[in-house]
Amino acid sequence: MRLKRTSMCSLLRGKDKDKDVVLAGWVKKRRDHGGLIFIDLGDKSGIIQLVFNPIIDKDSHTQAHSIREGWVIAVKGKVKMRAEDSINPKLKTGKIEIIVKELKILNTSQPLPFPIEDKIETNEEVRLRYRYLDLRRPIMQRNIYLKYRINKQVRDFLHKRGFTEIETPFLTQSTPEGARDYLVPSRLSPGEFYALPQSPQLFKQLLMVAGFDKYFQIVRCFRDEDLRADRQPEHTQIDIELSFIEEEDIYDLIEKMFSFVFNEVLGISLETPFPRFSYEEVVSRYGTDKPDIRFGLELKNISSLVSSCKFEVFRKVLEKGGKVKGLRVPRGSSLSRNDIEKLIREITFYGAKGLSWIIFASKEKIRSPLVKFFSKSELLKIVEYMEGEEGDAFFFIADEKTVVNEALSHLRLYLAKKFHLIPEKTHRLLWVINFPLFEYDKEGKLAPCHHPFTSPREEDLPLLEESPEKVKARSYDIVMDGEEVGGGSIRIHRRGIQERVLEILGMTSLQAREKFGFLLEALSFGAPPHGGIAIGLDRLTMILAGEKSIREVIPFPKTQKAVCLLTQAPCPVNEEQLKELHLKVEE
RNA sequence: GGGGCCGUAGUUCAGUUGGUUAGAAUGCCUGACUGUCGAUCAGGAGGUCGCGAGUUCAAAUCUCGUCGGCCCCGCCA
Repeated sequence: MRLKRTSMCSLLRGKDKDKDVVLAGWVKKRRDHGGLIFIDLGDKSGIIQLVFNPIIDKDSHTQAHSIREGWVIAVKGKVKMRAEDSINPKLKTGKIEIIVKELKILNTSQPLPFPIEDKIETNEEVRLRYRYLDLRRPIMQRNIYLKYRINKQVRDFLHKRGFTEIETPFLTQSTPEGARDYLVPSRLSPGEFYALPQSPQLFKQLLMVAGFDKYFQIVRCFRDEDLRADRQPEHTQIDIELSFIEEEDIYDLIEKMFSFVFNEVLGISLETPFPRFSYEEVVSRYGTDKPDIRFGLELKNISSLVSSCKFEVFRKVLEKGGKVKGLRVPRGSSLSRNDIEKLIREITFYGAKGLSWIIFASKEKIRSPLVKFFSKSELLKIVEYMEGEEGDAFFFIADEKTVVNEALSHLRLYLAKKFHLIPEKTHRLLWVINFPLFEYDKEGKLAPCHHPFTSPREEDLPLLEESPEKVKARSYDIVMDGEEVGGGSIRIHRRGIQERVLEILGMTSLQAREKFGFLLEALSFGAPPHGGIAIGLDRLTMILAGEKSIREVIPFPKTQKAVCLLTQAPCPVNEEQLKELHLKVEE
C-alpha cells in the first residue's frame, strides 16, 4: 500500500496539532531506547522528530529497530505537541513531533562515508567521489538554491526590460587567440574539429547584426586552462549584449540588475552608482586591476623620496626605470621577525627579490634594516609621507613596476586577512574603466587587453597607427570584493576598424578572413553600434555564499587536474570510437 | 612546466630517535534500555600505513620514484 506524502518534514508547526500526516524522507538520526525509538526525518525543508511507540503501533516500532541512518522511509502519523520539558529549540519543528502509526521502508542505505551535516572535516576528494551525498548537506543545498535564485532574478529582471534569451552553438569554431579550446573531433569531416565556446562572443555580436537588439543568455563557457579555486574548465556566464548603446547604458543596466538581484535574493540594498576607477588608478593604488576596496592599506609610491638615497637596491631599481612602493599597516608594529620572514616568503612567489620594512613603534623606537642607509630624519620623512602613526609598520618593495604591484597587492591582501581588516558580510562593487586596448605579452608582441573585438575610443583612433599601446579601450570590468565578476566592452561595429585591429595584432588579412571572415562580412552589412558584458555566475554566487572556492557552488565540479571524481571523466574510449573519428592516440 | 602542503581503520587524526601485536575519537555491528535530540550503558569487528623500488637485522617512520587531493606561480584574449 502506498503512502502519499502530505507535507514536507519541516513545514509542520503547532497549528497542525492532531492532524494526520504522511511524511517521507531520509533518516538523519536514530535514538533507540528499546521501548521508544526517536527518528529525525529530514528532507530539503529540514527535519522533524518521529516517535515510534510499541503501544501505538507494534509493527512499525519493531521495524524501526532495524532502520539506519540514510535509509528512506515514509510514515503516517499524528502531529502532537511535545511536553514542555522535551521541546527542542534548535529545530523549527522542535515544539511538535509525529507519533507514527504506520511505517514504510522505501529504501535502505549503506553506512554513509561521512555525516550529512554542515560542519564536516572530510577531504574534498571523498566529498567529490560521493558528491550526491555531499550535496545533501544543508550548506550545499543552500548554495545550489542560492545560485538558482540569482539565476531566476536575473532572468526576471532582463525579461522585464525587453531582453530575449537566445541560444548559441556549443559546437563551434576554434579561435586562434585567448585560452586553449576544448576540441571535439568531427566524424563527418575527417581530421577536423569543433571547439567548445570560451564564450558566445561572436554569436551575440551576430545577433546584434541580426537586429535582436537586446540579447541575454545564461550559458556555459569552456576553457582548457589550469584550474584554481576560482576557475573551472566549464563555468556559467550571464551573457548580455545590446544595440545602440554606450558605456553608460551598460553601467546603468548592470547596476540596476545587481541592485535588484541583491535585494530580491539577499535583502541587501546596494548603493548606486558603483564607483568608477581608471585602470591606471587601481593599479597605482592597489597594484591590481581587481582590487578589494573594503579596506585600506593602499599602495604609495615613494620613488621620488628615495631616488638619491644611500641604499643601493632602491637607487639601482630606480635608475633602471623601476619603482619603490609601499604600504602602511596600522598597528602593525606587533609583527615579529618571524612574521616578517613569512611575508618575505609570500612575495617571492611574485618575483620580488626583497622586502624592506620599518617597524615604527614610536619616534624613539624605530626598527628597520634601512637604518643603515637612512638617517632617522629621512626615515621619519618616509613615515610622514606614508601618513604613519606610532605603532604602525611599513613595507616597501623595489623592483620593476609589474613586480612591485603584483607583490604588494598580494601582500596587501595577506596583511588584511592577518589583521582582520576585511569586514565580513560587506560587499563593495566597482567599475574599472579606461583599460588600454592592447598590452605587450611576454614575447613583446601586442595582445588585446580584453579581446580583439573591443572598440578603441573614438578620440584615440589616430593613435592606432603610431602608438597603439597608448590607445584606450571602451571596455569595463566589474569587480566585487577583490574578484573580477564580469567584464565587457563596446564592440567594433565597422569593418575597417576591425580589420585594422586584427592587423595590428599581427594577423595577415588572409588569416583574419580565414578565422573571422564571417564576422568581418557581418560588420559590412549594416552592423549597429553594440556592446555588452558577461557576468561570472559561479564567482558571483561564490562570493555571496561566502565560499572560498567556486567548487562549492558548482554541483559537479572537476579537480585541479580537471577530473570528475564522481564519473571518472575523462577516460579512454575504445578503438572503434577512435576509428570512427579518424583519431589515433599516440603512446 | 614549476613551488608548497597533504595521503595511516568507513571518516577525522595521533604515531617519539627506525625496534613488541600500528592507536584515539567518531562511525559501524551485537545486546540492554519508554522522553531522547551529540541519547546512554556493555561488548565486538574493522588496517594493501596511497603505490613501487631501495637502504637496514628491522621501515608507517629514512632515500628515490610514482599516483592522487588541495593552495599558488606560469597559463586563464
